[in-house]
Amino acid sequence: MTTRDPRAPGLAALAGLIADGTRAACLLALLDGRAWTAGELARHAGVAASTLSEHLSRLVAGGLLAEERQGRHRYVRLADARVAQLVEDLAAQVAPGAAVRPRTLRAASAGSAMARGRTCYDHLAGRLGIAVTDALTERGLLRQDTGFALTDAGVEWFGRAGIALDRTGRRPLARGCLDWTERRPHLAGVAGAALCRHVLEVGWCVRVGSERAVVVTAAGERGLGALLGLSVEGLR
Amino acid sequence: MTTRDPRAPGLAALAGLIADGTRAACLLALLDGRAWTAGELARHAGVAASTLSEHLSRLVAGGLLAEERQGRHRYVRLADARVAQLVEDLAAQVAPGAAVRPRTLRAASAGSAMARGRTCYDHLAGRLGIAVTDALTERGLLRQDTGFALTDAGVEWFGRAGIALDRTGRRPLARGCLDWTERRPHLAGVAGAALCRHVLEVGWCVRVGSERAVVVTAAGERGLGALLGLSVEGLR
DNA sequence: CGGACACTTCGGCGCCCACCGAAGCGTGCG
DNA sequence: CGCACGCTTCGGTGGGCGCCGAAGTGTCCG
Repeated sequence: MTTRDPRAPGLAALAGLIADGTRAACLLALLDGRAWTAGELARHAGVAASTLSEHLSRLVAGGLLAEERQGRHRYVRLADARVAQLVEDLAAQVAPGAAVRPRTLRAASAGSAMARGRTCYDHLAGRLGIAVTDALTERGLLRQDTGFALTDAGVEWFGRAGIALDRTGRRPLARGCLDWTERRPHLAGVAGAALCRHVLEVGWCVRVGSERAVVVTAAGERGLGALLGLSVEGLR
Repeated sequence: MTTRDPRAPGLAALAGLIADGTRAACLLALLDGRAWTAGELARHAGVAASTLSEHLSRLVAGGLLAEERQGRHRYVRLADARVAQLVEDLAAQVAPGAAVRPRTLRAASAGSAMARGRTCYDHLAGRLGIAVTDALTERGLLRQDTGFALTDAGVEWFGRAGIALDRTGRRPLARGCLDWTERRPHLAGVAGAALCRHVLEVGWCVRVGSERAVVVTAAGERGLGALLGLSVEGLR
């Protein structure tokens, strides 16, 4: 032990939190941005409640999860957008072509709903997310060719659309998040989150089922068409 | 085990590769972008050669490292820029204020040389990296306020400076890399790598010692001043 | 107040893995 | 050719950790 980087133990500890199949499954599930109860996660992961309880304690202690106790329930969610980004990045690195074929009709239909549109932590992903990102790019509101940033016209566009962009925090206004099914970047960051929140608030998209799939409504088809010239062909 | 995400095992396996103090120390050391021999890394990490040999084999098998055998030496380096970015992101997440005070004068002087200027995988970091990034931003060549991307003027500037930007690959042209000592983003991606290679090639910067510290030369002071209006006050 | 329920704590089991030293290659040098 | 050197393979050891079920704590509801 001579000149070892002092960050090594911390780095190993952080990776160690993710380096377990059960904890990894929890983190991936929590990528939907919502809060889950300990029991839900235990059933999802297929382990005893006691086992999962210990996993959650470690993840919370490590700063990856935030918890909120309500009565006899323990709700957990990802601590913040940085953690979500980290898990997403790691997941994108692994298995660039991890196409897993669904076995049942129900799974196939849920899978295609997920492929059409879903949320990724707090922004839109799937074909819907790509379509929105592409539309923004084509209209000169977002540029991806020299990095990933909104243009001045893009910032204006958010203002005109009545979507507030909080520029006080440290989170970047725009960043690309690599899509799992489409393998192309879609809009994340403050702008991605604000856009996703907006379309859900005004009813242009609604969540379906208990999964993180979302679908475009009739109002959304009109609204997105008018705002972005977006055609939702193949998205409904 | 019911609806567990199929990516969970892969994610856990990837994190598991990093979730060991010795392997983490190797990855951090390799962030300098150069190839190390197995023996160098063993001494650096303070473990037996046999132990390190097994670690290297796992990291290579996991795709994090690339190896090259030369005679009786085994050289390893980070597999590509994506891996470097991943390790850097993880290290940035851990201990946002991991200020470790150097104990010896030699370490203090080496530390301050590192803080002045160093390479981070294949681009410039430290105060030098920040200064260059800031200069690019002030001159309207790079914008960080709405994301992180070169402007059209920025792309032109690289062309005029005779620094070729390879836009064929998948690597983004520009991206921000959070600096360890400065805690601010500096230019990474294709443009960051090209710029770093250029300043080393034309002798505007030189590496000092066997570490990854770099210093600006007299020619570099003139060149960077002319090209970016950069004053190297406090960088030499 | 008592029972159902969600979660936690505890003891115990078994596996995995980081580590070492010794022995075994293969390369390069004198 | 023989020795030095860098790396690898192999057996063995110890510690850490994921898992479970049983028992315990706290909450909600009738």
